[in-house]
Amino acid sequence: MRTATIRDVARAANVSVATVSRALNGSNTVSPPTRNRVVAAAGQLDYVPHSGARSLSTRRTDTIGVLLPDLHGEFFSELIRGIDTATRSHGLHVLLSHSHGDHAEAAAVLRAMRGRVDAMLLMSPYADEGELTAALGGAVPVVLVGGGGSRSHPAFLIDNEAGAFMITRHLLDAGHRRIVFVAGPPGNVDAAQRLSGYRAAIRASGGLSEEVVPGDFSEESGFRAARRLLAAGVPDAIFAANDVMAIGCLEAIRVRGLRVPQDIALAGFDNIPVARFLDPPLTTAGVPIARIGRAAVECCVGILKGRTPNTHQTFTPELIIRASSGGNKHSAEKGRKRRGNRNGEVV
Amino acid sequence: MRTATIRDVARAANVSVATVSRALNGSNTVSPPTRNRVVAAAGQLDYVPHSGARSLSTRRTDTIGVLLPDLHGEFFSELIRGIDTATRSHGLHVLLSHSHGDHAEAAAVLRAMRGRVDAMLLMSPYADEGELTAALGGAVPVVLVGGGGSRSHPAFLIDNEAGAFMITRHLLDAGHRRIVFVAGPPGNVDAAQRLSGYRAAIRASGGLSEEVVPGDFSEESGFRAARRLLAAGVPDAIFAANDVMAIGCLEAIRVRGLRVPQDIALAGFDNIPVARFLDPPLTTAGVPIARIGRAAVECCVGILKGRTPNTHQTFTPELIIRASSGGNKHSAEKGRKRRGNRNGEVV
DNA sequence: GTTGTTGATGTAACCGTTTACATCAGCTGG
DNA sequence: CCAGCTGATGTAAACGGTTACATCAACAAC
Repeated sequence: MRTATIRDVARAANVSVATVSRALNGSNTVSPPTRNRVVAAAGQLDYVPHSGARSLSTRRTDTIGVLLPDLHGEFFSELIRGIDTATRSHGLHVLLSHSHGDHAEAAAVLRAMRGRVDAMLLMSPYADEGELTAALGGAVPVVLVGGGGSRSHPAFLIDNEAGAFMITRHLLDAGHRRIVFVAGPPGNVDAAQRLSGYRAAIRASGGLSEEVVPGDFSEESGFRAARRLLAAGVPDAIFAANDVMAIGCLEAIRVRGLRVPQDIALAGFDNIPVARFLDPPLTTAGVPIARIGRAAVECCVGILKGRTPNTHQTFTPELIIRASSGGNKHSAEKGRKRRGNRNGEVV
Repeated sequence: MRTATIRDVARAANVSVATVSRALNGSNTVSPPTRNRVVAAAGQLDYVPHSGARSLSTRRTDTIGVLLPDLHGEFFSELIRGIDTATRSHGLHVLLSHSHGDHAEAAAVLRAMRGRVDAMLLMSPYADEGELTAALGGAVPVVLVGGGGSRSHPAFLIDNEAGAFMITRHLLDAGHRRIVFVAGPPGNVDAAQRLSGYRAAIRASGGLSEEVVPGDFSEESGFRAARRLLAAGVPDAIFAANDVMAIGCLEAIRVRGLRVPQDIALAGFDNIPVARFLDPPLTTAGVPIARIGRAAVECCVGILKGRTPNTHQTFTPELIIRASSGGNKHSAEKGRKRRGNRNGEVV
C-alpha cells in the first residue's frame, strides 16, 4: 500500500493541495468546516507528510545533530536526556552520533550530518575544534558543549578550574597535605582545566607540592594510577579528574587493603549518579549535566529562530562533600534532597 | 552564501546534472576524466547533496529511528553505542528519542518519527507493543529490542528467565536458603520474566518458599525495598531484578551496619559496567547489551536490503560470580579478561 | 449598478535530487 | 559505405510538499 500523499488527502477532502497544506499547518485562512474535512480525511488515510519533501521546500529539517565523544555511561546518558527533552519540547528531532575520540572520524561524521540538520551540538573535548567545524563549511550553526569553547561559536562550558580548586581546597581544609592528582587524557581541555585548578589550589596553600600522575578518564587508568602510586607510598589523598577514575582508584585502594577515608581520602569530579552509592560515598564536584544539554539546545533553537540567544554560559560545579574525603564534618548534603534520580527527570 | 546545488556543480564541471549525480553516486557509466572533473568541482564548491531532495526521489532516508524507554545510564549508553557503531558501518544515521515510560508519549514520538526513518528500533518493555506500533500504520519496519517480543516483528530478546534461574540457583548452591527477590516495575516484561525464573528455581529446590518485594528498577526503590526488608529480619540473600536496584540494596544494607556477603548475600542482573567496582563486586547475570543493539541494527539493514535476516534472536545471560554472593569458590571470572571497557569498544 | 474590499480557495512554480529514455559519436563487421 | 552496436552524456519527468499569486463569491459603500 503506497503511503498517502497530500494529493490523496486533497482528493478525499475535495479541496486543493494548497488548502490541505494550509489546514494542516495551522494557517488561519482556512474556514473551520473545510479544516475539519481535511483533518478527517488526513486521519482516515493515515497521512504523514513526507519530511524530505517538506524540507525541500521549507529549507528546514527540524532536526539537530548531536556529536559526542566516546563518553562513558552516566555522563553520556544524562546529557542525552537533557538534550532530547529540550528538543522534543520544541518539536525537533535529534540525530545522534559519537566518535571514538578519533579526530578524522569525527570530521567525517560531521560532514555526513551536514545537510540533514538545521544545527549541530558538538562536544569536542579537544582544543582543535576549529578544524572540526571546518568540515561543516559554515553552512550549519554549531553550538559547543564542554571543552574549551571558541570565539566563533556559542559554547556551554564547565568551570572546571573552579571545581577542581574547590575540591583541592576542601581536601586541604580536611587536613590532607600530600594530595595526588590523577589527570585526564592529554589534549582534553576539561581535563587540563581541572589540572590547573588543582595546581592553583596547591600553590595557594603555601609550602605543599604538586604531584600528578597520568590517566585517561577510564576506570582502568584510575585503577592503574592508584596501584602504581600506592606501591610507592600512601599519600594523604587522591583527587581523580573524574568520578569514573575515582572508582578505579577505589578498587585499587581496596585491593591494597586500605580504607577510605581513614587511610587515604578520595575525591572525583562530575557527580555521576552512582557516586553517592559507592562505599564510601564519593566527594566530588557536581556538574549539572542534563541542564547543560538543555541550555545548549535552547541556544540552538534561539539561533534557528533568528534570535540572538545567550551564546556563552559557564556552569560552576557544586562542591559535594561525602564520606570519601574524610572531611564531612560540615556536610554539604545535610538537609538537601538527594534522592534517587532514576525516575523523575531532574533537568 | 547559498549552499551549492547539483546544478552549480554541473555548470562548474561543464556537464549535465545527470552526469554529476552519476559521478558522485558511483555509477560505472561515467568516464574517468569526467568523473574527476565532477569530483573536483564538487569539492571546490563544497557541495553536499540535499538529503531531503534525495530522499524524495529515492524514497529512502538512510536513517533508522531508535526509541528507548527512560533507561538509566549505563544500560542505555551501552545500547546506544552498539547501535551507533553498527549503524555507521552501513552509512546510516540514527534518529534518537526516549519516552519517559509514558505510553501515549511513546506513540506520539513514534508517529513523529514516521516519514523520517527507513526503519525503527523499538525498545518497549511493556506488553502492549502492538498498540504502539499501530501508530506507525505498518508503513515502517519495526525491530524490537528487549521486552516480550511479538509475532509480527523481528525481536532481539534477553532470556531473562534463564538468567534469573541461574542466579537463584547459584545463591542456593552457595548455601543460602531464604532468598528474597526485589521485583521490577509491574507490567515490564523483562522484569516479569526475571521473577518467573526466580520462582522456578525456588520451586525446583524443594521445600523453600518464594518471597518477593516490589521495586521499579530504580536505585531508590532498591534502597527502600531492602530497608523495609531488613527491618523485619535479615534474609540469607537478596536477588534484585537489576543491578541498579542491587546498588540501592547495598546502600541500605550498609546503612543497617551489615556486611555483604558475610551477613547477607546480594545479586543483581545486567552486569552494567560499574557492577564489578562495587564493594563487594556484584554477582550478576551478564547481558551483552551492546551486542544486542548491534544485532538489531543488522536485522534492520537486512530488511531494508530486502533480505530476510535472522528475525528472532534470544541472548542468554552469562552467570557472573563475584564476591557479593558469597559463593565465589569457583569464580567464573577466573582467568577471563575483564578489564576496563571504557576505551576499547567491546561490541 | 458599479466598484472596492475581504476571505476562502485554487493554480502552478519551485525546492534539489534521481533515473528512464533519448541522443550522439565512434566503432565494428558486412 | 552503412547498419547496428556500445558507451558516454544530455533531457526532462517524476518525487511530495509550500506558497506567491490569481481567482472568485459575497458583500458594503457610493
